[in-house]
Amino acid sequence: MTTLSDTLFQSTLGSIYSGELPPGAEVNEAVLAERFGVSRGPVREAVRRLQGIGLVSREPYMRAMVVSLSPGEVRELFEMREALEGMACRLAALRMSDADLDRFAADLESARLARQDAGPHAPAPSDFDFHERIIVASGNGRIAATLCGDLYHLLRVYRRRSGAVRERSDEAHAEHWQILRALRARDGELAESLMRAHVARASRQVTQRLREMDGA
Amino acid sequence: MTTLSDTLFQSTLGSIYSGELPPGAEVNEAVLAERFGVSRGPVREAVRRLQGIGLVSREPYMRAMVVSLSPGEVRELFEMREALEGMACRLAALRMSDADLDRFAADLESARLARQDAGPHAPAPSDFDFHERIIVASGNGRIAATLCGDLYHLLRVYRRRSGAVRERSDEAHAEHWQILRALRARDGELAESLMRAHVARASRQVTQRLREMDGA
DNA sequence: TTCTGCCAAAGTGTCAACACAATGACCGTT
DNA sequence: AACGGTCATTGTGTTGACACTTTGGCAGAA
Repeated sequence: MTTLSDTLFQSTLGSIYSGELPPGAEVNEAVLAERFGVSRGPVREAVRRLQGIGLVSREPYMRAMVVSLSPGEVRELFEMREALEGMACRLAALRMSDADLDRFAADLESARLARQDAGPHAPAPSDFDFHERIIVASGNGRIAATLCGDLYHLLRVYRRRSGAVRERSDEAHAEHWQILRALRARDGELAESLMRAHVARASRQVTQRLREMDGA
Repeated sequence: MTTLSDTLFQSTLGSIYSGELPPGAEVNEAVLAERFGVSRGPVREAVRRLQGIGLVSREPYMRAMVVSLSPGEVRELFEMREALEGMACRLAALRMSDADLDRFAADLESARLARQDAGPHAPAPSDFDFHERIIVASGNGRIAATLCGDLYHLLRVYRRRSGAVRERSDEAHAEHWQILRALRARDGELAESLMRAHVARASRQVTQRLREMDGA
């Protein structure tokens, strides 16, 4: 069973992702209610949920707005991701089965081949799949929910904004294999370090892009 | 300005902390609404916020319940806290000013003296103060909000439940000084390791207590 | 006795209207 | 012309009623 507020939550999330509601845009309950042909009640709940995951900021009696992250806040986001995804990687090294790791390796290689065939302009779902696989395999549902939920939502908006997605795909792939080797060696310490470095590099790229955009 | 749903959120949080609403208890919108003399609307929002921070679980059309964490989920909580608080400690080592560190050391010592004077049965706010100070000093508002908000709320319920608060106060104090020394040495790496070990020890104590309680 | 299907009770989801706070324009004063 | 106060407008907070879903018990059949 899915309620109206669920639907509205998803739809509004989509509007934010697509840029239809860019950072800083006002979120008017009545407007949303009319657009979707429902009353304001479910809209309120959806907006509150968006506020809960940090995508919308709101004060009592003030208009709600799509959050507009400063470069510093983007940095904070990546620091948090670095900590959590590093820990997830360490846990995965201890908890993934050998069979899981073999399947993982096979999927990683076939994803690379598929991307190569499709050319450089195809959508690249494989990057997040790599991270998501490890996160889920960590066996820590709470970390997974945070990384794949709140943080992912926010980072997704700013990755799109900065266009910093494609660039590093070759280096990223090499780093992914390095991490995978650490997982297979059951070296949690190393796997954590590698993942943290990997995330930190992505962070540097995005923040640099944002600075350039600010300057331009 | 504070709205009704804000008030209800805080009050219900208090009811959960105090044990009046223990883990597993049903959260009935109409009952809460009548108790506080308001309509169901603000109650719904408050319950949704509690759901948002993970203190209440809810499915459409199902009664809401105060979450009842399994020992495994408590472990997950501590793993996440270890990762985040470790990172916060590393950042604090890089970002705290010398003056901050001096004040911090003085406060830590005076808190110990106060606790010694008050005897072993006085409330011990100093433990969390230590952690909170470092977390805030990390300069990462997002990590701070997570640790001092969501995670703290949940851990607080289970620390109370397990009664594992007082026990380690002497060891904990020694570990706190060790961490402080690392901060003053500006050794982020070491500070992070020490904090992670410190949290991990607390985790082991709480999970062991919970197991004992389960057995008894 | 046990199982199945139905029914009433309880509880949540949704709605439309009303109450209150904030914003911005208008007007009189200095 | 610039400043400060007043008021309509806009939008959020709150309410009570109605619609829908779930739940638990009851009656009847196997």
